[in-house]
Amino acid sequence: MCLDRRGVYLAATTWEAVMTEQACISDLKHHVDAPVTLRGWLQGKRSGGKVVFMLLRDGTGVCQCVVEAKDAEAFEVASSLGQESSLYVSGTVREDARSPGGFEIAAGSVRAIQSSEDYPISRKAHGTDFLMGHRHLWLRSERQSGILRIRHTVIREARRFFDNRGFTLIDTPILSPGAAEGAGTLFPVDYFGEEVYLAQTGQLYLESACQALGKVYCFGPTFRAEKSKTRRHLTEFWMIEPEIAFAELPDLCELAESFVEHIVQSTLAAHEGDLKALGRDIAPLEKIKAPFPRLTYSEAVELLRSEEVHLRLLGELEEDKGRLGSWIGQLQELEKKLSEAKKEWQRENITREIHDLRDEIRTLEEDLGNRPDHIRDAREFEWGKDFGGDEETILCGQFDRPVIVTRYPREVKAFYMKADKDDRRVVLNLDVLAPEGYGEIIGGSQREDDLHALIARMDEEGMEKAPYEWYLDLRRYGSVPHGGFGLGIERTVAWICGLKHIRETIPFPRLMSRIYP
RNA sequence: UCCGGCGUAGCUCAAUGGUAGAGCGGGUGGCUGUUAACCACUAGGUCGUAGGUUCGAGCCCUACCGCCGGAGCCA
Repeated sequence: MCLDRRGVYLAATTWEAVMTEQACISDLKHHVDAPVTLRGWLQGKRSGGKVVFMLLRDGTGVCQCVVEAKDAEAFEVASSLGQESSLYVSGTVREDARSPGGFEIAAGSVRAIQSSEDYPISRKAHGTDFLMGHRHLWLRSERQSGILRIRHTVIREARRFFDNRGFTLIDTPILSPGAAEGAGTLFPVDYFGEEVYLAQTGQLYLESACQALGKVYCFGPTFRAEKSKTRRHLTEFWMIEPEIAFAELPDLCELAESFVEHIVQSTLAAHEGDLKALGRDIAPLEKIKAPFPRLTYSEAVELLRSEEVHLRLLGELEEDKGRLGSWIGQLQELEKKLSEAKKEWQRENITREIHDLRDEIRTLEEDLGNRPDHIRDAREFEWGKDFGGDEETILCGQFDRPVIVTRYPREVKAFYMKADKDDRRVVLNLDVLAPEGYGEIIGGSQREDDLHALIARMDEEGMEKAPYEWYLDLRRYGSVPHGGFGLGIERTVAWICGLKHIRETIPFPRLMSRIYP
């Protein structure tokens, strides 16, 4: 065995490893005119009579490798390899704008590690069902690996934020004995004959740990058995939750806004290229700076009912009617393009565009039909109801940064949230709503720290107290004001990447109707 | 759970109730610089399943199954 410069293990059988220097594609600029060996996967291939162009992917980038017929053996191997074959390519690096990364390899030798046949994912369009069923291969696409790199940074920066502020990571259990909230949304597990559940939050355990360590957080998967089939829901998703002793609601709001600012700005700084490749307009992300606008629930209700919002919504309705008109114009243009297109595959693409545009037009028409009802609902919104998706979207639309909404009605929130002593109808909670329609990314609260108030609240909910005796102990032995919140990683990644579907933000999404692969 | 949309070749999609199609991908051949290369030839089908209407069903009707996304619920 031998090790290359970066200490990466190379199989001893790779003869190129000892002939020329190993390089990764992102590093080629340091090897111009020098011989190198690349290893990777054949992303695509084009061939002329006496030349083959291979696109090689190695996880750090994509590079074009050119093989000419005069290198008979290499040419034969290159000609025979199918998409996604694994291989070594050795040759000279040269600068060439026609290669994706700006450098290409004039390949003198091509050696297959494993020759791949009939790779299922072509470089053409596929439907989501097919791609989701081939998720294990779909990850190889530039788009999907770009999203996963961004996810990695979001997680690293979220953890770094707390690590730098003196928080201690606490791993909370995945298997939990009882239901914290509505048991209908929990996955039951057979635990040696006893029914237990997959955790949907680490919060109660964190409350315990924060009385030991002061500032703590957990990061792990959570499970929700909700029968939600929307682009915003997963049954298994990752949440990062801080919990802080002596923190009160204003402290939580400040922490939440600097937390979100840090994640967005550091991800932006590290991934401009990946975000551009995803087609993300980064201008709205650049504006994500603390402080965020803050509203109480009551103020949010007032805003929903206000003349200001009403006029804005009517204006947007008119704008969208105009948009519908321009889409119909686009549709006619596409139909004209279709009749003029010569190549069959161009016609196919235009047909697909027409298909999609018709879909969008149908959706917009339906939306426009419902809009007057939504506008009326906003105007007549009654204090005491929880906000639905429509209301959240309307509230976010008033601002260009995330909005912090606090002090919701007690009835729509969980038993452990502390009541506001100045207005017993509401609790000291906070939700952070992401802009651009991405909805709630953070939910949290100051916790009820008074034993008797907590018991009274549990009685009100008709909860059994025996399973929570340990939780009540936290209020018996040195109770202090404290609180925390949880941030959903996938919704945050979807927002930063500007994705339509949350399922692309996690390597192997678990959805109501998908558990394979 | 409710509402809506879709199920045709490996993939993406066409096809007035009247002979099952194209492009891509695969295979073969051609072409020195391609950018989803191109050109020619070729193989490839239980039209989601089960009933029904009809002289005749991919198309119409009923039920079921699967997928998609919206409501509810939530991060």
